[in-house]
Amino acid sequence: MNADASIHSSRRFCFPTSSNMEANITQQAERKTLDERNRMTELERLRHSCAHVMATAILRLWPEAQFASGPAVENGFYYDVELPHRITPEDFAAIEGEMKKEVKANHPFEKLVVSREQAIKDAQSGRLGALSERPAPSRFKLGNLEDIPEGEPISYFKNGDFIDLCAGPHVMRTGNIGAFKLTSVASAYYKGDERNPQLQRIYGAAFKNKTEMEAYFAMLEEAKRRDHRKLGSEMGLYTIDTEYVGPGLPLWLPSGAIIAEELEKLAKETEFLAGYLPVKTPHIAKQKMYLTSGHIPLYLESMFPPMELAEAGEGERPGEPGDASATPRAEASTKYYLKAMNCPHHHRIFAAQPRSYRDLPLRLAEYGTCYRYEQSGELIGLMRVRSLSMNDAHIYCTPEQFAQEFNGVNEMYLKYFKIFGVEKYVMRFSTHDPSRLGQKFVDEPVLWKQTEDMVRRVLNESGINYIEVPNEAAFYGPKIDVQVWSVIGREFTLATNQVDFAVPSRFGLVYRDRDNTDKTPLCIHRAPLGTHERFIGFLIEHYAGNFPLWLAPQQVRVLPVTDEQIGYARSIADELHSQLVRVEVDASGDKIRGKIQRAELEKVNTMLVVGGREQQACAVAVRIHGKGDQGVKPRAEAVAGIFQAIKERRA
RNA sequence: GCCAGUUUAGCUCAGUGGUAGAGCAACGGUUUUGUAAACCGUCGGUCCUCGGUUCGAAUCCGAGAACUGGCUCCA
Repeated sequence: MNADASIHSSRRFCFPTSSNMEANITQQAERKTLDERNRMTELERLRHSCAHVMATAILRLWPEAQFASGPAVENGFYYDVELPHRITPEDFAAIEGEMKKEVKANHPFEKLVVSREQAIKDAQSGRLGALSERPAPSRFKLGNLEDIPEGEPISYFKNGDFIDLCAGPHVMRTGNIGAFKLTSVASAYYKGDERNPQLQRIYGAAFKNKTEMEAYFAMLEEAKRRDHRKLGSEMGLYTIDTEYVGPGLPLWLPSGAIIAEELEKLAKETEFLAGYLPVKTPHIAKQKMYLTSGHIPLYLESMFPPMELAEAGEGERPGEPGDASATPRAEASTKYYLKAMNCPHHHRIFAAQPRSYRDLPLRLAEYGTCYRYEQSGELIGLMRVRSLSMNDAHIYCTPEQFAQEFNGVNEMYLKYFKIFGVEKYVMRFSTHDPSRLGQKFVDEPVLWKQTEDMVRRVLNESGINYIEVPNEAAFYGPKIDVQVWSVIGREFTLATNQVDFAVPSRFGLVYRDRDNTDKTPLCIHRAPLGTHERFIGFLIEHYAGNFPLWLAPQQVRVLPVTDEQIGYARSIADELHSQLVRVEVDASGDKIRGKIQRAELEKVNTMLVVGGREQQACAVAVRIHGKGDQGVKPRAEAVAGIFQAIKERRA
């Protein structure tokens, strides 16, 4: 406490309590409200406090560090820092060493409320996010100050020499931080805007005590073990051939294709029962399609560049209806685009015949492959790819039918979740941002409001648990994404249910209503199983590769104890195979223990061990993957049980 | 696309300037076996790619690619 003594002298410090959390200072692009800050749990306070301690430590090592924001996040915290030195994991030990000193010093977190003028003055003297005054101003803190509305209190928090612009809340003392560990360094844009400078984001884990932290790291290890990229390769489900096919373009190997086909069977049965009509469409379409739909320009950056065909008389004519951005073209040529979505093709199917109100709702379903040019850094195994096999459908309906259709889709989600044992999920209702109309969202402010109100009403009336997230809608309308968690707590956005009030009218789609006038249908885009790629990626991690019988690439393997039983084993396998069961016989020279070991490692769902005793008794010894020996059963009973479990898609 | 890190046999990984290694897998043989690995042998590498430094590069330097963790974006 030297250079900052002047700051202390004129103001009052106090300890934060839940009742005096009046300040509301953001350190993030998304400002926490006062209410949200008050609701911060003890653990979140601890994590946020740990971010301050890390900043303190980094400043001891590099006093010129400029800090931006350092919130609590799931499992820990981060702090964004600008520093000429590139922090690497090799620096973590040194930083953690300084952090330990600060924790051991057990400094109180003292709160100080200041005037805006004082805060600006301190930021300009480099004192904020610092141990002392510095030659360079605390530039990011100055930026953060600008985000604090007039009239809101401005406060500092101080631990030891470290003073930070911060609304808190914090734990009482640095010594209250139980256990922490720095985990990774990444980059992030200041305030999340890619036009702003890139900062180094140092992540750490923080917990009440060492036991909880160790449990967290054990969970991470488990997550690593279940990683779909690891299991997908070990189990031969898919491969990504970046050299000949391309990044983000997975090849389904036979075992993975089996899972995809089983999912398709499930979807097609479900959709048949729900009154959907399957359709099939090509993977490409002319530029006119996407000018009309609005994909050009609103979605252009996510599309693969076009193929251009020199074809006399086939040129696009700019200035046609719905043409927002076509550039004049002198030569006659046609551009074709790979489809990023199926909806335009389905709209053309709707347009292919005159439609009556009696035809509605019309539900067109397709397992169509779409192609999206995701940026290279965004690709992740099967979770984020450039070729997407979508469980897609478009429901054309009247506004009166909307609520029922929308609920029907939601119920379909729940049916699937039950089959897959998904217990934790949340519906994210994504709305538009009025300031980005015409850029990210179609410029139809009235229709946005109407459809968003409609969806909100349906959600409220159906009593579904949902959260509302602004600025994440599709370009053509509000949407609901279903977010699920795998058993290890990893989060996935799988299914989607979107309202489209814009594109049908751009295509001039109409139905003839009762009153003999033409009306534009509403369109619901829905994909309850999302894409094969992401859904199977999720299932791999959800089941840790231990698929239920109906999904398992290798359902049954018959293991003869000696070569004497190979004939008997084959007869069982033949019986199962004739009933479409995926079965094989292990006729290798291994001992039975070896055959079992291999079958277990390969995650074969059901093993039928047959030795002399079983053959004599016309029986089989059943063993289930991961569950061990289930005992001897008569052959007919075991076979019937397998058929039944597959038919019921038993978990 | 941006920031950082990584890339050695099919897989997991050793190898810090001097002849490229291990285990598992694969293949061949022997073994005829009772609920998570019998034994012996063989094969297998453009050390990601291209360029540079050096008498000599998996190793040092530069560029590129792919992947990983984040950011932005998204099913």
